[in-house]
Amino acid sequence: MRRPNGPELDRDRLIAAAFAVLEQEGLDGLSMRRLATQLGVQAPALYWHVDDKAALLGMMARDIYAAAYAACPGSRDWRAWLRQFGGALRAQFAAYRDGARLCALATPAAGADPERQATNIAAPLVALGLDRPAALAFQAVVISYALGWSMFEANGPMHDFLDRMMPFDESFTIGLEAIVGGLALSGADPARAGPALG
Amino acid sequence: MRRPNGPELDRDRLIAAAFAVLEQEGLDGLSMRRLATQLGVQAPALYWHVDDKAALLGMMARDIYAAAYAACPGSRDWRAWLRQFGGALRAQFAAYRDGARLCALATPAAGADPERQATNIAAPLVALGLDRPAALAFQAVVISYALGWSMFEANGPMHDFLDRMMPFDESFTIGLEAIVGGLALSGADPARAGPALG
DNA sequence: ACCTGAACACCGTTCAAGT
DNA sequence: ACCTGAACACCGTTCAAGT
Repeated sequence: MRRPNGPELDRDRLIAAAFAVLEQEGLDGLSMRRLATQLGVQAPALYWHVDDKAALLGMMARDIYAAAYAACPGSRDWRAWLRQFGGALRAQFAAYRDGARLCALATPAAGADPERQATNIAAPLVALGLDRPAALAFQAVVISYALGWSMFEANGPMHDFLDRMMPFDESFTIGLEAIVGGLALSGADPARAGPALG
Repeated sequence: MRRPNGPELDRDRLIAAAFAVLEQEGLDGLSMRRLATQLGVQAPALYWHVDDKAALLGMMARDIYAAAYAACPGSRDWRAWLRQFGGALRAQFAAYRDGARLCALATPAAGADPERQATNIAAPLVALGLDRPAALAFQAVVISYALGWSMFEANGPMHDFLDRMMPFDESFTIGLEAIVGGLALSGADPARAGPALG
């Protein structure tokens, strides 16, 4: 009905609608049937554009990660970049309802090449002087931390409970600073392999 | 049939059976109906012993956390304890299928008192010289990291993908060491609030 | 090429009814 | 007190059939 010719749906319209349903209903309420209703279509129609629900969630997760990377332009040094990245991840996870849980569930894209991905991911840190293994390991650590922390932040009853025990939200920055500071001291930092510091 | 008098079910039998189903079917396969079948009972019978599925998952998660704490006897100092605890958490999350995801979903117990819980949780670190706020914040950081990292470890396709990018499993220890080392340097360590460093 | 209708094998939870 | 039977309102996914 929208246009005389051309399809009603496409991948991008699907993903956009899925984010809308996610916001309104949460991840547990994001069903293929509800998504179809939101798009004015029957549920089986979705399977023409997407392999299955897992693939859809995977594409949504990639958008969230991509936004975090996009929020991290050039930094003075790798420590600053890592701090910025950790904060951007937390912000992105919080920007979408159940964003962290969505990203934790997500599966890598079907045709994704690990070699190529590793190069892309390492790039910003390699440009700031880290070697590739350190760049990848450090990022895995920061992502794990931000994801785990954001899971608790997004778990309503748990967050309330933790917040009555301590200033939970402030603990994120304490942890992030500690991680970045600790990584700088670790043997994995190539700057410490040289003659500079003991 | 089991006994002429007395109930067929109780809370503990329920939880034990739930862990068995979790192992066989994974978290997505752990349904109230399957759990009932495993116990030789109809699904509605479970609701006599447990409020709902979320409460059941909460009790399972508490068992997992409790095992991690039990695996951390006295240590020389708070850094050693935190390292041990981080390792024990990872081990416990990995000891149960989807253990991390289960704990991330879990909600605090209905009647849980935050004040009392905070004291219990802080105790081992306070005994080693940390003040209470630091003890709670440091533990929140380590738990967040271990949980996030374990989510990736347990996500089959994601773990395979990451492992082709880097030695993913080794990154856990790198991160844990960095966190503990970084926390020791942070302003939150009361040992550094004295005359030592600026 | 793109979508619908009908169906299959599931869910969590409620509630009257049985014992 | 403790459990069953039947039901309600859902799921993801497949597949023949329509256009």
